[in-house]
Amino acid sequence: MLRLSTLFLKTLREDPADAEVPSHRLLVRGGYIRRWAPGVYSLLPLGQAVVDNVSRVIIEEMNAMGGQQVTFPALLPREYYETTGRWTEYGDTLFRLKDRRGNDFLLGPTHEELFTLLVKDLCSSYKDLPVVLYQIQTKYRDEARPRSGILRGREFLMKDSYSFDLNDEGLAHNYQLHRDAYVKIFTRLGIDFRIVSAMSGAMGGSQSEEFLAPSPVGEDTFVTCTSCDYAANVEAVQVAPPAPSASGSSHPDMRKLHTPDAPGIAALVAHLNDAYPLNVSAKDLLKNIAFKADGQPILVLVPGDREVDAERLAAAIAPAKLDLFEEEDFAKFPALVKGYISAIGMSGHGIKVYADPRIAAGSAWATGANEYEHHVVDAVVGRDFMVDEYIEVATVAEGDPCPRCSSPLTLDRAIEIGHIFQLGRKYADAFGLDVLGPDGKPARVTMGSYGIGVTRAVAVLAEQLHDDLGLVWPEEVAPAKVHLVATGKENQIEVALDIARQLEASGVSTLVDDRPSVSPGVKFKDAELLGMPWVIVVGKNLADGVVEIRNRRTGDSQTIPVADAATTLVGLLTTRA
RNA sequence: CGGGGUGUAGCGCAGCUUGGUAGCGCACCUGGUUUGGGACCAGGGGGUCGCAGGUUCAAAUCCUGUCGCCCCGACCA
Repeated sequence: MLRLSTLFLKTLREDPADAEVPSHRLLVRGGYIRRWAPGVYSLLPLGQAVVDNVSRVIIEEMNAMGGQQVTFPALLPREYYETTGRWTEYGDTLFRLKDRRGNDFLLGPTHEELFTLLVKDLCSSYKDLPVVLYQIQTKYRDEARPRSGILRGREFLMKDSYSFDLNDEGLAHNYQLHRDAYVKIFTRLGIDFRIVSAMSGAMGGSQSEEFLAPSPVGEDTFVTCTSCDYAANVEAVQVAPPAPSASGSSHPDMRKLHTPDAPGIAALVAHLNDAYPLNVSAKDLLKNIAFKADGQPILVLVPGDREVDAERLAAAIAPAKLDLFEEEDFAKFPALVKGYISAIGMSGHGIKVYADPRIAAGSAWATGANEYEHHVVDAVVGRDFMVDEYIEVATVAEGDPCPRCSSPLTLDRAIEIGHIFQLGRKYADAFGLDVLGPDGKPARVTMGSYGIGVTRAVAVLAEQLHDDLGLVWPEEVAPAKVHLVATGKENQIEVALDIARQLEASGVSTLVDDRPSVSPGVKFKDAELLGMPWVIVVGKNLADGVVEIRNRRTGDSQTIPVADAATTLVGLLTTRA
């Protein structure tokens, strides 16, 4: 039983000035969290209770699928992260520190290395596998821009698990077990979520899916098909390449046109339509973007109505460093004329040409002429210019065809709350993780890694479940299932405490507002702000021997005899403690 | 890292243009009244005005520098 008269809690009447998104605002106002530095928060008693409840659900489901809980340190020596190259790969995102002897340490952003090494230490036989280990532990990432309260923190709680198997079938099995467990976890937590295909290229894994919670404040964008069940993060959308045209011969010869003052797609479309008898739109033009990948110039071609998604480009070609061309770069490579770039003649001359699959062999395009104020039309892929490699780099747009069934796709924003990943042997290879097989020969272990953002899930719940008045927790995660408001001058507080005792005896967690000399309005407002799923008001009508039971989410209320309050409430609960 | 904003009491803010005893609301303390929708009256405590220089008889206010924080973008399992 929590009692507001003594609970370490201060609610704020006004929104904190630095909070923009609803979850951040309400969690601070409701006294759940308190900020110390960007992306660094304390959990106050109610916030801790929610986190504990979320963790409990995760632990129950992870244990049920065969996982075994462990806890690793957050403070880690550099050497293990050197082996996998992540000491440098992680860059500025890694929190680094030195001990008194000057040795390098880091605060763990994720724990693949250590789990791999632990299994290498302890498991030497195929009989030791498969094994699934998990922890709920604090992670550290020095994000460029933490934001939105505990939605993106630099210190945050994460459930991470790792599976170790002898073969791909075992890995696929553990992957599926995690997927099923995650569905149960997020369903129990009351989170609205989608499972979408995620990027698998960068880490070399074969399959990866994300659990996304749709939300307008989300930082991820995902597509869903309007007719089939295809869903994917925009980063992972694969365009079905159009069938190549039979040949370029059906196209007229390439022509060069004078196009003064027409750099850029929009100006060029206008100019071609005005000055020449052409009827073109942006999608008929090639957008040629020059980048420096590790200092080497490259060209990226997308249809003119698309942007190059730098994130997808980086994932596709995985350079250490990727930058847009700048003035000085154009000066260094006079073959590329800013505003009039063309891929013509580039392939095979030191500038690699990447293209979106829509730039199919045999298709004709209007594009730059690599000559100031000139463009060409009817430039045919494979005849007039070459593409070295097709990659997925174009931004995805609302209404694009589904790669599976060609129906239009819709775009939505979401928050990533879980990610499951078939890692394969990347880490096992790095550390030489083998076990002896039945044949007495060493066999390389294959791994999966699976994460759930615990504190982020709390933020997502606050984000998805709130109204103008405050938070609305689902029963499974609420700090207490019932909030008893005692208001009045008689023995309301005693009666409320008595009902709370009965509820606790039935295993129902309670929060009692037993503050003396606090006006009813304040107590009602606090009950709404704090967001327990059920509210029992013990007040004025106690004189008639009744109390009021309210549902925080629906606003429904009913009047019940005092003696029946506890049993009635227990009957209303959809979950048991 | 680029753009915009901001820093005055625990929280939310005014004061700065035009330099002259640091203010308001909420919260907090004392006493009294009040008790079904963020009560009222009276009294009270709490601030090196982010920091450092400078100008001035005098700086929250003007000048220079610097640091922090927030938002947008870049970046980011």
